[in-house]
Amino acid sequence: MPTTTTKALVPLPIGKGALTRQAILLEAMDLASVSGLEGLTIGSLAEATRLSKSGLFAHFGSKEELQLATVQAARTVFQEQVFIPALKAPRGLKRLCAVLAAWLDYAEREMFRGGCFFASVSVEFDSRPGPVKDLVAATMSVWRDSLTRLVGEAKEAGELSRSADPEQLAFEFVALALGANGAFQLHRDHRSFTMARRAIKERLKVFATPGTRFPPL
Amino acid sequence: MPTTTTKALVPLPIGKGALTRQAILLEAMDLASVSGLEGLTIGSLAEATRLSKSGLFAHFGSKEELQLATVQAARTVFQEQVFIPALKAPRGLKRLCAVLAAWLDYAEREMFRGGCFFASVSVEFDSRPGPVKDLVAATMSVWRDSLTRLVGEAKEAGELSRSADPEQLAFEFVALALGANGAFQLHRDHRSFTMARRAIKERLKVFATPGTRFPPL
DNA sequence: CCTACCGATCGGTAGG
DNA sequence: CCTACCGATCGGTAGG
Repeated sequence: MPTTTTKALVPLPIGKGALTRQAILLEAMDLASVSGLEGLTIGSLAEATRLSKSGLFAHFGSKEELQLATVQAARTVFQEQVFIPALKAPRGLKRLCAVLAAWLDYAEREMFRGGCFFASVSVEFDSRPGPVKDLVAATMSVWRDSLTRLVGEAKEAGELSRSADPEQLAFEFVALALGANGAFQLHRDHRSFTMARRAIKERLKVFATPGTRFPPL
Repeated sequence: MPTTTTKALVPLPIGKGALTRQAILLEAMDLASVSGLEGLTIGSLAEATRLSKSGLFAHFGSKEELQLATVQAARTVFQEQVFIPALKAPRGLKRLCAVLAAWLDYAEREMFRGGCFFASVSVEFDSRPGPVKDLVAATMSVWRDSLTRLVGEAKEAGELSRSADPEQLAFEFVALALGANGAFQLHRDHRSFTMARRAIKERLKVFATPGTRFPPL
């Protein structure tokens, strides 16, 4: 179960037609999480925001620019909801677990109607070369590298054994988080998240040094 | 690295315009693995098979029927390439590992241009209710249930400890296989598969009973 | 930010 | 399996 229930991170100042770019992008992220960034058409987004097609279009200039702006916006949302809050936890295993817990909560909370934005979009664009794929791939790399670094810091703190491989564990944690999100979206079974949490916990326990206390997940 | 390199499972009898339904579906699976089942348009498939749009259309009757037929065809391909060959291995841990190895090899071999068909399509349709999603979800369930059963058989054979949870491990293995496929498609880094194999091995070793010999992965 | 419009392509049909 | 066609929607533009 999610430990937080925050949903609106933007106050949504919809002043009768005077839509801010942020509000448009919030709608764009929601639509794209369901229909993908290709299925996110100018027409559907215009209808959802109650702008004219060309009025909406003028904000971005091309569909690709709209896609890039949407990915950037989703990147900011994820960063704010998952990484920033977890940085309050002290460096080491506690911070690593805080990020992993926030990640799983974020996915389970269904910030967007189609679940995790990047789970959908990274698969949609993995075979479509271009600027959008490049931005998505770079974003996924940044997050995996962050996890790698957090595992390394838990090693430096002496909480994880020197035999723990940060890259290996980061790969596994990303796979488990995405796997939980995917299975949940497909089957609507919350046990997916329970199983991902358990897998991560058991995996970390293999490398935990004697006497290390375990933060909740 | 893949242990097999079989690619053509159908002899492709393209007799100048006299395309068989199988050859059409092979092309459909390939296109869908790249552009998704929505991006698989009647026009693009007609062009790829060098049929007229309406000639192609007549084979299926509607786009949804084309999508369903394509999913069914991909299901058969996966079953033939992953599960059937692995059934030659003796029941127990050997058979479980044979299936997992075949699964990862299948993804790494890139049977279709966009990689694993179901990795793409299961994410594409997880938020689109309807017959196509239902078929995709049922297919993924069947395979996960098969893995669950194979873990159970390895327990019955005394090769895995009674503390091993078949559902839990099946969830993890599916997540790792899909995660490896996704990371490979996004970054074209074969180490994704190395890491998935290592994760599965280490996870199985936790539950292996003393004296159990490990099949290669 | 709007109305009005463009050529191309979408899924699908008529008729053979 | 084809040609010829349908209304709807696509991304995008002109002009204001």
